[in-house]
Amino acid sequence: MIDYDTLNPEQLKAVLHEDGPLLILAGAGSGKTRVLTHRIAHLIEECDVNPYSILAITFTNKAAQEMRHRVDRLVTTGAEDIFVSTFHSMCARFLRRDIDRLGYENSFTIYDADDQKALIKSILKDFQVDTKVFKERTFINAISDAKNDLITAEEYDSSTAGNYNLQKIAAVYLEYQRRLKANNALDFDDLLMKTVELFKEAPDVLERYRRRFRYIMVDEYQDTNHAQFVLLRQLAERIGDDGSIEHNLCVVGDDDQSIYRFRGADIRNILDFESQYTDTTVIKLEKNYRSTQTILDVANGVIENNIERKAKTMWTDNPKGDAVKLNIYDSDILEAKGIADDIEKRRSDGVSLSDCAILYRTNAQSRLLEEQMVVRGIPYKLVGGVNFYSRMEVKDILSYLRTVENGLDSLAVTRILNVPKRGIGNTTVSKVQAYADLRDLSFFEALCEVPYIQGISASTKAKITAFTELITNLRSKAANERLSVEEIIDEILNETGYIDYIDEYADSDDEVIERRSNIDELKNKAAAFEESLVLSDSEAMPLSAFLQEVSLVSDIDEVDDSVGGVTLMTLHSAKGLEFPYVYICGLEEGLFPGRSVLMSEDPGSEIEEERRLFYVGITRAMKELTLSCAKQRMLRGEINFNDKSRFLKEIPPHLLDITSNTKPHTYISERERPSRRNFDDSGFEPDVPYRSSFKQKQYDISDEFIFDLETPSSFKSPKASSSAGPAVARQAPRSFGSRDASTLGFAVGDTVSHMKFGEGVVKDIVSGGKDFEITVDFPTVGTRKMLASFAHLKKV
DNA sequence: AGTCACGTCGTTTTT
DNA sequence: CGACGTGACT
Repeated sequence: MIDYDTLNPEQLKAVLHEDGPLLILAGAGSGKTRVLTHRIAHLIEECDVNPYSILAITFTNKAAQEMRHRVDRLVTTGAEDIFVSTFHSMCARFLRRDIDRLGYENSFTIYDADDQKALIKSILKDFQVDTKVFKERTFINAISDAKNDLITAEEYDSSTAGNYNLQKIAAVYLEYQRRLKANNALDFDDLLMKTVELFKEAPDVLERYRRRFRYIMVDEYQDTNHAQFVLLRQLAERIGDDGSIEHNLCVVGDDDQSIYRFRGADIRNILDFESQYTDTTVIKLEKNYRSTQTILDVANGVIENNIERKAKTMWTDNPKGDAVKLNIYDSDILEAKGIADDIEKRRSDGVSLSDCAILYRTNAQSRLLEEQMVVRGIPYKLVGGVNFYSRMEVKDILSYLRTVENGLDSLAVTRILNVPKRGIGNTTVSKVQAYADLRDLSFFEALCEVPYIQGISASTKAKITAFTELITNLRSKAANERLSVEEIIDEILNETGYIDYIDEYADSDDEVIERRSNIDELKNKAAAFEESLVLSDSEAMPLSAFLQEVSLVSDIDEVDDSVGGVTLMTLHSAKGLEFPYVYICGLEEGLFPGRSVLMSEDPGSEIEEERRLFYVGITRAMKELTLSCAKQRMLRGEINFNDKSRFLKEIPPHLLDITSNTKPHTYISERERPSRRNFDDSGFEPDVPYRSSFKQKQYDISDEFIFDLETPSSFKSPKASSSAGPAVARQAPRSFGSRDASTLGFAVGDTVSHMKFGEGVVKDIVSGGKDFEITVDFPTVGTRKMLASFAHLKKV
């Protein structure tokens, strides 16, 4: 039953919108999921729209499930027919059906990050690239970036002609694609890119989906990349019988919550939506239903410091609530203990543990927190870290399944060829590989021809033949006896003696138990999955569908809401969630914002992304928010002494309740302090000019600190370490602070040029202490505010 | 072929 | 600190 009365006017307007492009700018906690579900329900119930023709794209599989659930509660029937999915799952389904049109086999494998890395590694080895000089990460990132921008290997190659380094990347990219195809595999980025390609190459396929999906809705639109943008454009264009063009595309997003630029998300997708789709209806949802007034004020105070954003202010009717707490600890360990203490206190006050979440910037921070939870017997749920499906034993079994399913997947075959140990070593593998390369065979095919390969001993040949027979037997047995995935796994375990292998190689009894239970868990998941397949009478092959499912689940999808416990996760994973009690820890310079951000060439925009991440974290909290930082932290085996995060200074002080849990003079023992390490390692290179973002508001709470964090450049002096006793606030030098506006080289009224936006007229110059905020009117993009130090404006 | 000991290097964040 | 690769030895 749809209850329109509970919606506010803007929400209602969005829900009732039927045809034409719709952009919903939905701030944190503004009830956007409610709007989306109600809109879908409205279309079905009131507008006679067939649920089958509705496509809803969410950020995670879990969000997809939940959306379907919530629609189901609103409509009488049909919620199960809505296509709700993530971009990646959707593409995988499309490709599974039609990728043969692009010359792949429909039984393709999806490579995860590990597979991708292994493949790149083998290419670099064959190309004799020195990975000390050219890091494999560089190649992976460059290829991924290219794919997200829909640049093929061939295009990359021709567009980089003349650039030695980029040509090297191009060569690897070309080979990478060649091998992916030879293995009949796609990586994550390919899922998007190949779908776009499929739609271009096979217009009839595109037409089928265009006809089907009359209404498309996309959540978290601010985090879409170029490939996703193009994909949506392809799908959303529907040519009516009368030749009219419809774009029934509804996107929901919040530019302040864009936190995935590092993986290609293009914030312009949301900022330019109106200009991309003519006649767009724009609706802003600025009323927050989630958080207290105070939490919201803190969030607003922080995000206001970003320049690159659409102006908006969230407001709420909710009560004021408690002040946001900031706890300052001497060390990371004490921080973890402090948080655990606090949660225990809440627990004894009757707060449910599942109402509490601890958020942090990096996964590595979870360890200390976990330890404290274990020590105190506080149940907790850890999101992320080592993915279940990347555990060694799980990957081994999956590789067997992949080999059974897709014999071309050489990566999977090489992984299991000698697992459990069969006495087939690297030299043999190389010989087989050489034979395969020579005859243009897949690795497995070459293995099958091992009797004809020169230079391999008879005993080794026998071992290989035993392996290929094992696989072919599994294959035919699975097919002939129509084995379930679970039964195939059992078959694998029996035939290979994998369980004995675990017993033999595990270091401890605990490890044996752990690994065995992981395999049981995998079997359970397989069984549960097949059951769901039967229910949804899908025609998909169970094994192939299972493998696909498994490669696309995210960590957050794995969280079980039905079990209690404190949730521990990264700020990124927390996107879209809410908790009554939220802890954000590790608020230190060098950690949050991260070290690499501070050192990057363009810290300005990267710090803005970090700030958005903080904003996302703050706005997860409903009732109470507790922030914390530590003066001393173990990072990569070294003790670091970092300043409190700059973001803390952006919080209006009257909203902040600061507690300093520090014991001056005792927190760093001389023994603990490594002599070779001193304070100029606080995350700042002496010669890298550091610039903070322009601060509209910044509050001085530096007396809570050992150092003043205003000027990291002051840590240059080695003397800082020797005299850095407790509570010595350092005076901030003004060395590259207040410049005169005349040094800019332009004034109000001048025409200047900008790299991206072209020429524009300077409207205003405001001094921000260290930098200048320049307002420029561009004919192309309108009025923009930017920082002089990042914008590189030149007078024309 | 397999194992062990030592050196290097690095972290954001994830579908 | 810990994962991972290299190289020498059994």
